[in-house]
Amino acid sequence: MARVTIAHIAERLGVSKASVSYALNGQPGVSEATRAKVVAMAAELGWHPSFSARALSRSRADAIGMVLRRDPALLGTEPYYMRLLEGVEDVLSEAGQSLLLRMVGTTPGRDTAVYERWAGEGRVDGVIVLDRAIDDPRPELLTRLGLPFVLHGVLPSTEGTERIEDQHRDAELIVSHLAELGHRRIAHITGPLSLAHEVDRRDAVRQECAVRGIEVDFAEADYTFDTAHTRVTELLAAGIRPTALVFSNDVMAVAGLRALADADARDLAAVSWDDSMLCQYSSPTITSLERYPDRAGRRSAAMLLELLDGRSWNTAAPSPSTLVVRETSRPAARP
Amino acid sequence: MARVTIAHIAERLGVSKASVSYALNGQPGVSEATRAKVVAMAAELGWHPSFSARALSRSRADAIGMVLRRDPALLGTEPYYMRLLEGVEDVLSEAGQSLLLRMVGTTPGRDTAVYERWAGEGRVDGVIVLDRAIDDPRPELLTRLGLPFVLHGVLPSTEGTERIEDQHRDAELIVSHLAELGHRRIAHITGPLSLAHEVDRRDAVRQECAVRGIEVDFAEADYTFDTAHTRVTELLAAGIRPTALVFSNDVMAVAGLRALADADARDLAAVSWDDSMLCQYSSPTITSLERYPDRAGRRSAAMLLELLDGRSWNTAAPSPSTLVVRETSRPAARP
DNA sequence: CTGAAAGCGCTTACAG
DNA sequence: CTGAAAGCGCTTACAG
Repeated sequence: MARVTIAHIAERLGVSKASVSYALNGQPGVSEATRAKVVAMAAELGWHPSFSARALSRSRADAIGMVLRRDPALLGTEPYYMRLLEGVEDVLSEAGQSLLLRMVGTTPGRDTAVYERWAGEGRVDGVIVLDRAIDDPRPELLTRLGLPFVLHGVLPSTEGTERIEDQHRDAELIVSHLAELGHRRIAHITGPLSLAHEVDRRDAVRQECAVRGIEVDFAEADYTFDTAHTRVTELLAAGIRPTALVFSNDVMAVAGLRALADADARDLAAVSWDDSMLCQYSSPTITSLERYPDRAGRRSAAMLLELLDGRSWNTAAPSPSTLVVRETSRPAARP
Repeated sequence: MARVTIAHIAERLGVSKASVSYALNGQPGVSEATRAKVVAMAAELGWHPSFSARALSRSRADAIGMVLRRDPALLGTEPYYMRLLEGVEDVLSEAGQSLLLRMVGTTPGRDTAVYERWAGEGRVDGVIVLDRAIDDPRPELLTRLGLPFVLHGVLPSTEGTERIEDQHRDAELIVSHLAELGHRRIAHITGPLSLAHEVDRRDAVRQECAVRGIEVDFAEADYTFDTAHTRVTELLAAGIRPTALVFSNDVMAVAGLRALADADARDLAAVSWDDSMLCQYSSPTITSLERYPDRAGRRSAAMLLELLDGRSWNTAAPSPSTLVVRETSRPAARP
């Protein structure tokens, strides 16, 4: 089956290719009669615009890229990413854009090479950057490459300073919940503090605790079961006795609860910053934050498309998270 | 930054664009001296081939597509897909190919539209088809569209008949394990029997049980917690008393165990056909099949690339699954 | 080995 | 409103 082109349509109709192009793209410059004939003929012949020809002549790939650079093994366990992709994809497909996905693992520099190549080849029109790090080199790199980008989870503020969204409101949800349960001393097992949002979470938790006169300790882990288990065990061994624990993801929450059980300290409360099946079906079930990653993905995709179209920011505010209260929402033990 | 093109390189070097093209593509037709100069200049100028120009002139998109059509909510909970994508992506990126991802949910026909568009626009060179259904219309559609494809998990046999891989070997792993534990009557909670691999699993389990004189019942669910819980509850209510249960995914295994606990029948054995964090961290921990979805993804991607290059099938046999024995590997209760 | 030229299938000023 | 033409940046026969 030879490809159907606008040349075929033009020939069959006895008009020029230009007219066909204008007609098919809804541009002015053709009579309505011609347009109708062209559209009908295109449908009849089953014409689709050649993606590469259009990309070449318009210098637009109609595709946006995402580079996931977490450990592949962890990616599979975090529903966050798949849900995020779902939201992104939803917006893109509605806009006729494609999603290019690359997974590069954690080796430093591999994502840089991908961006350079994408920019050089004109393969994508823009990218969504995930998991922003402290002193993240990517914004500068992408700016230098001339590749438009959106930092996922970062709300461009009117003052020109960036602000990670949500973390403060989320911290308030969690800390106030624990405060209501009577907790006066808590600990937060964070993810890697090289990630900007983990630093923001820690700072927000600290602030919310300060407001309420709650004591708080922090321990840094790396989202894996083992590190979280170790951190919690260390906390207890050091004689630090919080009555509630906050975990930056679900796997660490499960690990922490295991560590507590191992130390016969099952009466502590626990909250996970990420909701998942794990929180829902573990035993005990774990109170957690539903952050609606799909909506966040929709937002980032929409922001990027607006940026590419040169339109002004018109994106709705992020959806507030919801705290899903489960069995680990235990009251503070009376001393 | 204006794009660097082969025209620039040709001009700077005082050679023709053709020579530059040959040199850069490793084609014969240039002297080594010229080639070296061209390559050096390309590197100096930071040249990258324009993806769209190359695609247009070669009629190749250098991209392959995947349409995920499960329920988005379920996608997030099944690490299987992310791990699969990881394997696919790994092979593709090594071959300089891009991965286009679309998630269409379960609405019938939406995937068809995507394939038609991809084929019409020349956006992808081929696709990997997942979750093959009984009487799946996609192979015929893709053939009609002239879009090369690989059916994920299907091994093209030499006899020309397709054969879903693994299911038989996997069934044997599971059933023999249960037989060794002394089970003589089991039940298998399957996923939707509209999916080819679920039918294959059921048939394989039936056969393996027959060989060993084990009685087996089947109940169809849809991979969700609720249906699996209902099916198990119904089984028990009907007076059917297997001593071991097989579940076609991890969520259903968790649900089944819950149903057993609700009915005070905790002593049954259970095996999940999919491994995941859920099996690892639920209580009790669940014996499950590690199927190495990343390797399966690598295989499908490699097969598709071979198909696109017109090379012969050269793909290694699929990796055998491993049974991860955990707490639900209980012996049959003595009557 | 090298260069001039046509072609991939569109878009888009530019004249009529 | 319509048509002839150039251009996007490559690849690839085709002559020299």
